[in-house]
Amino acid sequence: MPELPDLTVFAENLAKVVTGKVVAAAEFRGKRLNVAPEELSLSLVSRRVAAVERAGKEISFRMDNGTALFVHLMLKGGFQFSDDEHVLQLPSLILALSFKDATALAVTDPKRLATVNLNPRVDERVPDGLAVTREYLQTVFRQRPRVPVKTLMIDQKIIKGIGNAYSDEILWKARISPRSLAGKVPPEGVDALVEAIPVVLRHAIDELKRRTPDAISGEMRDFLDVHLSGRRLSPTGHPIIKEEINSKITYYTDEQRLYR
Amino acid sequence: MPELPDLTVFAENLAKVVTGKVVAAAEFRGKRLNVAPEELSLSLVSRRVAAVERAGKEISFRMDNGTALFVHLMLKGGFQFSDDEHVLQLPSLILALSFKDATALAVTDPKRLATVNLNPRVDERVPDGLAVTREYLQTVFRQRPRVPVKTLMIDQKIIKGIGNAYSDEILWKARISPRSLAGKVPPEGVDALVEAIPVVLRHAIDELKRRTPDAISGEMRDFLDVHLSGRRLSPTGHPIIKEEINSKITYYTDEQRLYR
DNA sequence: GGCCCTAACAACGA
DNA sequence: CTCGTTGTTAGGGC
Repeated sequence: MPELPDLTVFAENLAKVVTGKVVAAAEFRGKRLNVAPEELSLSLVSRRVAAVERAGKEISFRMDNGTALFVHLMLKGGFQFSDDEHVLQLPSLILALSFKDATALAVTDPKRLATVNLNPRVDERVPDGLAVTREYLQTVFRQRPRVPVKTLMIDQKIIKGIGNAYSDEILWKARISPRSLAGKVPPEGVDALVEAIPVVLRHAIDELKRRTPDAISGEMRDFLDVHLSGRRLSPTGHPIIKEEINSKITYYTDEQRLYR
Repeated sequence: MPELPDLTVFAENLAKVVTGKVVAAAEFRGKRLNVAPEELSLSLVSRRVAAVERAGKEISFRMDNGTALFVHLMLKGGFQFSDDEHVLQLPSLILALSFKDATALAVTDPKRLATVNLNPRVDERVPDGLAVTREYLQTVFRQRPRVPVKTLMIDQKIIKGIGNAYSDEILWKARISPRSLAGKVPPEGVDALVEAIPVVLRHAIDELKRRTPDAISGEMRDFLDVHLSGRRLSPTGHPIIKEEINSKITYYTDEQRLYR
């Protein structure tokens, strides 16, 4: 499923295409919507798209009247461009936004788990993956000392945007074992993590922009260092261990220090 | 610890002795009181005891001004009659109520966990063990389908007054396994339970009145069918199984149908 | 074995 | 291999 880097690229590419367009119709065909379908139409139709941005693992479409439409793609969802004649025929359609210029944007999801939220409340205290500070991480680790670091990294109520794959990459880059307990990670470990987070994420964003410059769906993970089912050795030649941690498939190596 | 039948007898016996008496002093020596000790005195002194009743697993003393004093004996607490000269010397004293006629009533608890509440808010929607209807039980079972029946039976937010011992007795009488999941119990099982509840509880009350006619503390459990550490066989000759369910020691037999 | 609160964890449904 | 909900378990305190 898409994480922060993928979604950052999606948001930029969506912004290029739909910013400035005026919504002609909004059709919801999914299961998870936080308002009545009529309210969705009422709030969006005739509104101009002011901005498209990533918000954690969601994409937000900000309209010129302040309304914000949040889309969470969950595991398998994606965006597709279309036109107002064909968009409603798309398989696995979750949401269809038609524009006044006869183009359309669809959210599709074969698992039908993608969610749409109109003006959801957002907890501003939760930092984005690209905005995590040392002080914040120290505080979190002090408050939940017995939780594995990996669990905290992918908790969307702690940090927005980091998921299973990129948490493994970050932990490998910081040379910290995913099973380390937050309370046992020393200051230098926290430093390593805080440094690794933006390095890993920005590198991934750069790679994705280079390899899939127009992507608004799908995943590209070839360039990851350890979280890859095919790979046997880390870039530095250590065997990659594959284990379940909190029912998440986790890849790591013995290069990563275990603090317990 | 005392449950509905024990406490019913305690309440009746307390009522016989203290109803009509006027409080001369109230001294709290416990740990758990929901108001300031001064407020307790202020509310009770010079008030006449209008009624003593069981309320779930608590005993309530209703005063002539509407004030209600609730006492929860927890695991080991009990009442003791005394007089105003000696009541404050009682070991493990939690609460001493002296009356104008120089008699006194004490709450004692060697574990010091007994609690006293002045005018607590009572949720009237939660039925007493002696007032459970089929409709209510069906609703509860539908709302919490994945919870073991025993867990619901002893949940004081679901039914007031039934604890670990009598839930085992009721489930044996209804021939339903304590591990049955609420959502899987068919209508005839619910019927059996609703019938068993008052039968078991009233029978226990009768036995207690016969065996310990003046009791205001302590427990007498000889007459139970299965929840007895000494007993090996149920009254119908089946071996009694002793297991922990949700960290409660539970006694049952293979006569009891498991719905899962 | 009582109740309350919290945290951590597993299972399930959507 | 998501998220939210529900239930279970363990711990500390009273």
